[in-house]
Amino acid sequence: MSFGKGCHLHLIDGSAFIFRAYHALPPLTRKSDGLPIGAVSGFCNMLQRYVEGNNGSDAPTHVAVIFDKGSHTFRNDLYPEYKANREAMPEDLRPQIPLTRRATEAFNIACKEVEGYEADDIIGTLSVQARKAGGRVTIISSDKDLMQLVGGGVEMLDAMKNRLIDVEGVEEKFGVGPDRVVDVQALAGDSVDNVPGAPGIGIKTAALLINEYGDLDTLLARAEEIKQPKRRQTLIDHADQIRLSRQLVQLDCDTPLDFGLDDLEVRDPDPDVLLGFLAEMEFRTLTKRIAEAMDAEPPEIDDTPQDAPEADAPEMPEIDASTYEHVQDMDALEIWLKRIRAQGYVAVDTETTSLNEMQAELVGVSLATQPGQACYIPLGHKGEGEGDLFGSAALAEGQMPLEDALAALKPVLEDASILKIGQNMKYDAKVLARYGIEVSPFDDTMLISYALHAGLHGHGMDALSERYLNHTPIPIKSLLGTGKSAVTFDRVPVADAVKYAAEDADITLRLWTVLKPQLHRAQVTRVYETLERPLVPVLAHMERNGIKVDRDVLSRMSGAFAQKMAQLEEEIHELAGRKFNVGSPKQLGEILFDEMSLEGGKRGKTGAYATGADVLEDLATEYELPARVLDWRQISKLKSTYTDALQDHIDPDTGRVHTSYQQAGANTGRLASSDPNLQNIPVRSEEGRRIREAFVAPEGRVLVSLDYSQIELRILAHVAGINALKQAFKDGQDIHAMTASEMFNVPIDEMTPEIRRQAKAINFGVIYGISGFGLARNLRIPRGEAQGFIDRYFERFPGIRTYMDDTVAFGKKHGFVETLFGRKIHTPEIGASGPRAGFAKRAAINAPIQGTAADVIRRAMIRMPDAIAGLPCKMLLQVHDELLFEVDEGAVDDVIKAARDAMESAAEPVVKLSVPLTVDAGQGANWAKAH
DNA sequence: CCTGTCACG
DNA sequence: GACGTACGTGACAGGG
Repeated sequence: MSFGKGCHLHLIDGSAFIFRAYHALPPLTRKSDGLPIGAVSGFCNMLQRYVEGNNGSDAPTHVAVIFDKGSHTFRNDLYPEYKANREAMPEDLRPQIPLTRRATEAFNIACKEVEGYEADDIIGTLSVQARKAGGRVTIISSDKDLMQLVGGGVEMLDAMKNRLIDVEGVEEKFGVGPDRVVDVQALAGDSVDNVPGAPGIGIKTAALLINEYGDLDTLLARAEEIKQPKRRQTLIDHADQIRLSRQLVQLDCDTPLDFGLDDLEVRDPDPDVLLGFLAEMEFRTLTKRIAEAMDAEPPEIDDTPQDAPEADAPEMPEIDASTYEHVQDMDALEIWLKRIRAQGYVAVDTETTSLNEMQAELVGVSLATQPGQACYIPLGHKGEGEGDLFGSAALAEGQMPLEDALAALKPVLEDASILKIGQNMKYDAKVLARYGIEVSPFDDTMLISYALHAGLHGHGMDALSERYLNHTPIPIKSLLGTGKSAVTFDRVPVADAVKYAAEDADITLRLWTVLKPQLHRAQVTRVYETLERPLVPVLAHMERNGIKVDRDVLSRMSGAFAQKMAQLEEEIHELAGRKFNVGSPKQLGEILFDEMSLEGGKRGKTGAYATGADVLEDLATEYELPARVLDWRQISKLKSTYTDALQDHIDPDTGRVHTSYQQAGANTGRLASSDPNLQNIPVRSEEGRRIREAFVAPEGRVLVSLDYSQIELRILAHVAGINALKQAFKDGQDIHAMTASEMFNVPIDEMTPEIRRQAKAINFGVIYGISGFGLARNLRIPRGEAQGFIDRYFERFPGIRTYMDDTVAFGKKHGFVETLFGRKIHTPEIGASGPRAGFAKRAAINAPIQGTAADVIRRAMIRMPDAIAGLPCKMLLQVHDELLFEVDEGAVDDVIKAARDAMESAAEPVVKLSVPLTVDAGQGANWAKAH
């Protein structure tokens, strides 16, 4: 049937369908291979419901689903920022887009797209054509941009609200008729699409003005007549911007189409094709329903999980350092940038003078676009020779000016449509940030590996290259040397640097091609996307912030400790009857167990006596010397590790200490802190806690500490489903006292500190995968007694035992355990024999609890920049369950409120915990007071 | 470089 | 019955 009078065309906005389907459904995956198919499932359901609804007298004669194609349209040429604030498409949605095209075709509905045009333009063009031919059109979309098409037989159906929008509906929404919608939009702008419009003017004002002056051109021509001075000035000042906005929102109803309306005639689907597709997607319910509706036999669905191949080992050329290019001028660099723009992704690596990002100077940048296709751009290599008096030497030959190279690289590194791939991108991003470049968006092969394989192996580049590429990278030591004679990278000859640096980028790119596709199959895309990648810029900021440390406080403490140690040493030597090195466990062991013949000397595997704190504590009840050694050790530790070492970590430029967080360091999802480690600053002993007085806020500011109260026990109560514990947390009870009361039948108000202490130890023991031996040692009670406690505990809270057994069984079956947020922690040794299995089992029991807590605080940290936006405060440190902020004095209450809220709600909406999370807050001039 | 020890959650 | 055992980290000193 040729399209004409009496015909009715339905135009479905495909992208709107896809996004609605994606957001409405949980992240479903195909059972056999883990392919994400949630959006496809929703899309098919929506199409099916649509088809089912088309049985009335008003059924369409023609129909098409219209999609966007290509991210670059004529609107981007007009205005590069058009839709520039759009968030990147979620990673697990991307592979589903082609499947929605196939779904449309399976339903035998025309599926149309045109390169370089938005779906809206095609919809506009077809609507105009259909109108001219005398037919009617229904646009199925809720996109307000399409409202300009309504009228003259064209109407919109908002499928979400099931509401028909005609001319009156448009007037209700925009205050003007469809023909003036673009004028109103041009004035009001659109924050979603980043259409600027006129600042300060919204839809209401815009409609008022258009209705008064007739249309936009008249309004702009007569802008001088507007009475309100501010509004008048806005329109005069922004006339060009408003005209540009109109071009952006105006649909192009002359899109070149290679098909006609007649091609869109409604066709019945072929049952074999449609059911075949649905079965391939493994949609059981939908396949059955549609088969019934079509009166056909539903096909068999085979969704037995396929063993995924070990790696997608794509064919790659051998790694060959002689093929790497040395880029030394702008012409050569431009060729690379063009290649990157055409491709849409690039692996990047930076070479610098230091591993410390705060001080590192950029020496060069390497790029890789394809396996084997990589280059190095040297920028700061020094020439031969020692240089002048100040140690600086002239730059080596074959380098382009640093500023020129960075100016050329910046647009690419910041381009929202080009993915930058790095290994440990936090490092490169921090270095580049110091040169004014904000790298975005990015992927990080280290974090991809971590999300995939935490617990299986390390995630450094060398380890990954060995494992996945069967290649040993050029060791950096071969260029820099070791020890005292080591040089910095700027002293490496350019020719050697090209091979090393370009290889790093090449390897990174190869790792990405191997590892990235595995995220979906392992079903950890959400972990990577929501817990790993967005944390990188947050940590980078915290590290750059640093915390102020008062050198004088530390220095005074060091002096006092030195005196005390000398005094103790003298006493110890006196007690021993001779001088020896108190700091040598070997010498101490000989003194104690050979010369003084004390009881309890046990030799370790090296043949030396054990002299750990537990051993010395036992001896200290009877003897003076071990007690003094314990005192000495405590002071010695505080001095060497903290009061001395911290001073060396004060950055000369900022006067602050900048730790470095390892995001892929701890198997459970916790962070690790190093250089210096600020996650183990003393707090348990009174003397140690005073070290925290050296961590201070500058004048006019205070430190604010917020920490989760008992987060791991709360998570245990949730995952093991222990109602008594849950209730106690809901009621805000003292959880250890309550445990003690339950276990030992002591009323809460008769609780003694000793009984409570024992219950507390058991509570913690459970989190660690309790054993009679471990608890006995911790509580210093006989093993049998400890075992009795544990038995009673399990009797009282049987859910704990079930949780432990189930978790170990899960680990044995799958080789990993999971947090509530889907993070996987691998447990390869759980099936081993001997003591190793014991270790692995306890680690498996602990990992989901510790890991879930780690995920929760990660989520809080990721949301924190938004939560505290606009408040005069900085997030400085994370200590597993604590976040430390530096805040302007006047804003403390606001910050505590905002940050506490973000932390307490951090699990939501993904996980709804059956226990509340609560956060304690403190503040003060230093960390000791704030904690 | 490895081991023992000890600081933190 | 013996084996060994609480979970997760990082830094420092001694000693080969």
